[in-house]
Amino acid sequence: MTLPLHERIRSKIEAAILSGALRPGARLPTEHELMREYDCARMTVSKALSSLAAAGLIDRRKRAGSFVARPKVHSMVLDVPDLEQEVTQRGQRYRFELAKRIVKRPDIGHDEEIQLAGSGDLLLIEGVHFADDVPLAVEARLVSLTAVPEIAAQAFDRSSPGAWLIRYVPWTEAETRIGAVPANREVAARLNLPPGSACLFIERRTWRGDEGITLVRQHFVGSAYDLIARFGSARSMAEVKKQSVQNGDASAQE
Amino acid sequence: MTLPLHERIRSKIEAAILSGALRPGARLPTEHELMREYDCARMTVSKALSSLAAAGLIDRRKRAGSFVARPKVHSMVLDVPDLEQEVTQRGQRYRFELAKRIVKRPDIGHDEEIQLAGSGDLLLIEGVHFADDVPLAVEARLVSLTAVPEIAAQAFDRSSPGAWLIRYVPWTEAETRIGAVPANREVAARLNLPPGSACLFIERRTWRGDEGITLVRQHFVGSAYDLIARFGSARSMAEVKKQSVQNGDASAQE
DNA sequence: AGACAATTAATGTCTATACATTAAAGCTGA
DNA sequence: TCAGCTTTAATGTATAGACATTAATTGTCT
Repeated sequence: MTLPLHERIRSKIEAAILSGALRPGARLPTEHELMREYDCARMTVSKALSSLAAAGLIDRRKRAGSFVARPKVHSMVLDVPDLEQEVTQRGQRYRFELAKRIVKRPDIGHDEEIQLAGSGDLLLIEGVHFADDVPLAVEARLVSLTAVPEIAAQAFDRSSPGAWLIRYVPWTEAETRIGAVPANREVAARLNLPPGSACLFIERRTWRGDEGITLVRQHFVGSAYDLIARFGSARSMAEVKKQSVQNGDASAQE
Repeated sequence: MTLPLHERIRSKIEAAILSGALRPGARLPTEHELMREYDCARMTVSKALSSLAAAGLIDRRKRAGSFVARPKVHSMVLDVPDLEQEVTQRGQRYRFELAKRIVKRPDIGHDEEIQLAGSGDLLLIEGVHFADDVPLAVEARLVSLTAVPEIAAQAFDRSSPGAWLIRYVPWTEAETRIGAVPANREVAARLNLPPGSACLFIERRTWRGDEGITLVRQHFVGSAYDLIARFGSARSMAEVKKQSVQNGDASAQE
């Protein structure tokens, strides 16, 4: 490659972080060590580190050094990160009720499953999120056991797989699809709604590099959940401040 | 302020861009001119400009200079920027049908209108977006005439106010609320749907600095519209690639 | 006039150095 | 012991200069 040196340094460290070789919280070499490693001036490594810090991948502390940042919920502009946290933060009691949890091979004919699984197996997790014992959303999730073998040891009989994944598996790409759909019989039954009720539907796939991690489909009770995102355009794009549960009379058109 | 010099330079230029004093396409001073203006070294102004470039606010071209970037749709992670463009891009014919267009004072009791209008008036625009003559969404929009007096001259009898605003009025903050609601009688009638059908509801407010620009509420036909956002976490957050019209059988839970 | 080459004005990268700032770590004394 | 001071190792900011790279401009030759 003929990339500028500071870019090469940056992407080497970035790769180490994203691959998991450098785990969240780990300390990375000091600028002086990096100068020696790459035989360059301090400004050059500083530029690389500044860029990583600006992207939120690392935290830098004077006298202490630079550390791999723990993945911050707020950096994910459209993720619906941690229902558990959102619900408890509002003073409600959160519960995840596991309905199904099986290891399966990807279905032939379901391209997205095959693409996600690669040559390995999938963990299928289905369940319902409750706030104060009122159902808030149903979730059906597939996790690649190739990408995340550790998840096999997790029970998820009370906490949700989403929260666990967010904490332990960094992703590099995500695609989110948002729509409004009527509740079918199964969803309606699980959410305790009349069939046909409007539900917010969210489907999200995440990858780490080329490797698929998870595919999740969630149906939220339309009258109880809004997704809210705030952001500033110019300053750091990562300023989403809130994603909140419960809407009021949002449907009123004026 | 005791901000570092490169930050002060950055924010001064940024303010000039966001306020409209420096318009898109305008050329800004060369690094040498800025060195003289701020009596500092070239690396310092370079740092400021690099930061602006990284944020997508300016484009830099060797030999030519640095220019204010034209606002890019893609840098807005959750904006639903230009329905017109999305529809035509899919090979369909787009039409905006204006239903109402009045100047009004903010209603007492509607806090959001008062907050938006400040001491001035509001332009209320209501209409329907069509793709190939099939209604896709209804929209009710308020625009602050204080912030955007130029909009009074626009007709919007065929093109939508959203497209116009995106092009001519840069914003600094946005808040988007997304939900799923049943169509009420009025919405159902305008969208040619049975009442109660699931609709994707989007409400967005945007500001430039402290000044409110617009508040828009849109109801999309649930069975015809999905919002899709892709992004990478680490690399530039601004990599949303698509927001697409039309869903298929997304409601199937597996 | 038009193709091509040379000039040059801008940004891009990098070095080497200096001093400022912060906070961890160690030290000292009541 | 522990509060408070001092040291010090790290990042943060800035300077001044060198050379590289790119592409707009200008000049030259046909």
